[in-house]
Amino acid sequence: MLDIALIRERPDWVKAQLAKLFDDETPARIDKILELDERRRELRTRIETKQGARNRLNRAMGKLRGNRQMNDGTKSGLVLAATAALKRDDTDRALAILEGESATDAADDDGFQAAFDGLIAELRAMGQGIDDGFAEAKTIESELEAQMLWIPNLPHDSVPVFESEDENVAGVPVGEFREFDFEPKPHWELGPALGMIDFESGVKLAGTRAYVLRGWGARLQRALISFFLDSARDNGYTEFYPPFLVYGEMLYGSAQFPKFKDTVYGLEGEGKFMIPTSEVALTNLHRDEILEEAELPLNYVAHTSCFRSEKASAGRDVRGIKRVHQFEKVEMYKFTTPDNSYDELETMTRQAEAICAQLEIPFRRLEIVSGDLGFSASKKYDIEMWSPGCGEWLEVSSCSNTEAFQARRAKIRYYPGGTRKTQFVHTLNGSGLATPRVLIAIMENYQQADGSIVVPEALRAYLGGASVIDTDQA
RNA sequence: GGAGAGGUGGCCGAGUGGUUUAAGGCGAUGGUCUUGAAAACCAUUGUACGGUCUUCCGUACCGCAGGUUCGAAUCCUGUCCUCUCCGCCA
Repeated sequence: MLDIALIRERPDWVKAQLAKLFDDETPARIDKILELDERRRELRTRIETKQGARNRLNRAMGKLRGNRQMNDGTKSGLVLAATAALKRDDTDRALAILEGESATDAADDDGFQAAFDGLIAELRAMGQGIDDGFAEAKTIESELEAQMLWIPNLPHDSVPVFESEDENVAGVPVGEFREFDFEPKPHWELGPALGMIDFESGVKLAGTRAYVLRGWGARLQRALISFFLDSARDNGYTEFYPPFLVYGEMLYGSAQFPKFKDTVYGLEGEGKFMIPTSEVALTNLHRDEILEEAELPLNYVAHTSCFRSEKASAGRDVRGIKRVHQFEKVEMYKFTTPDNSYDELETMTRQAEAICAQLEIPFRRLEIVSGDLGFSASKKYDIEMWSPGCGEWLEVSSCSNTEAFQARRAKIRYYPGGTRKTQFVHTLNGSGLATPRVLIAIMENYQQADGSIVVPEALRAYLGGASVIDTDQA
């Protein structure tokens, strides 16, 4: 979520930033937000003043009623005078009387209860407009909130401004492209031949985009997950195992909701949803908390399954295991101070690249252009591995700095420099890495003419020392 | 699934309709003392929103949402969550 104050104070600048996203829906929302914000503030100022007066009057009346030093007659006199003042709409005078600045004529004791009843009637009348005002304010505020939740994050100045993902700036590929003396096969041929991937069973159990890993396939994936987690731990990340099924609020916190609600699986009745990425769980670990500055940055890592309906990409990448409903991902996550977040983004991206390098698979970094940033990132790098079988670059990691966008939604703050004023932290997320795709890259890069697959050095320790995957028993 | 208990500031915890404008403690911060530290003592110390954006004022917030009342942390209703015991199951 953006800072409402920023929108209020620099609406044209915000619109210019949003224009870089080539999203023609948001400018109208900004205008709507400005209007709602204006109405909200005008209304609140008005009713809060009135409410303040009512609160003071009520308090003063309560105090007066319980006053043991004063006799009933004197009290009645004050109350009658205050009531008269209120009838003339002279709130200040009524307050002055009740709060003891001036006494008036004593009435007789018999009038005590009647005097208070008269005042209460005045106060009741005074409350009429106030309740309606608060109700209206609440309506406006929830409308405002709903609009705010649809505004995407603003791009960082360093992000290249282009509309299409085709313009993403590709870095120089790292690693050696292997020379094949045979035609490299795609994983959807290699997998079934080696008994590693069973597409038929996947479809039988769960339909399109479902798959079963078998034998070496399942073991290789497990090895990769362990390898990824260990790498992250070596880099100082603390490992977590979070729930995969979380409350809907968490998805608002990490900004999948409301925009991408129809791409997430869940139990609407229970208000719980399957996470599309561990980022959802990790972000919300510190929801509603004020963190200690000294403990920042927090570096977390988690392996979870991820669930995505892929509604937006229906019909695309239906072959193989590149785009599936359920996959495994190891996610790095950082909570940082605003000052350090961009340095941390570089660090995190390099860490993801280092994993690719250790697997000895050619990879490249893409600097994502403004039009392809997605909803919550201010800046994003993708890392792609080369897949000689299907002949394409596969996105295996995506590293983003969301700045305060998620932190503001999830209310994750800290006190900067010992001050008393809270500030939102910055949050970063980056895959390190995602398995079905790395599995593809390994199979296709390490395949041999006879259809067997060489195990990358870095993974052998996780597979009992095995160096080759073939049709032998896994 | 059944029965019960409970949700109050960073933490613990008091508070059964108006002198509560959330006591007290812990922690934290500043100060006094000290060669330094500890201890002791003194002071300060919630969040959000708004206001001529000021260490000034106002409003809201005691799980959440409604309701009663002139006035609700306190009473009523609903709801969510946590804990304990029992039952069932891996």
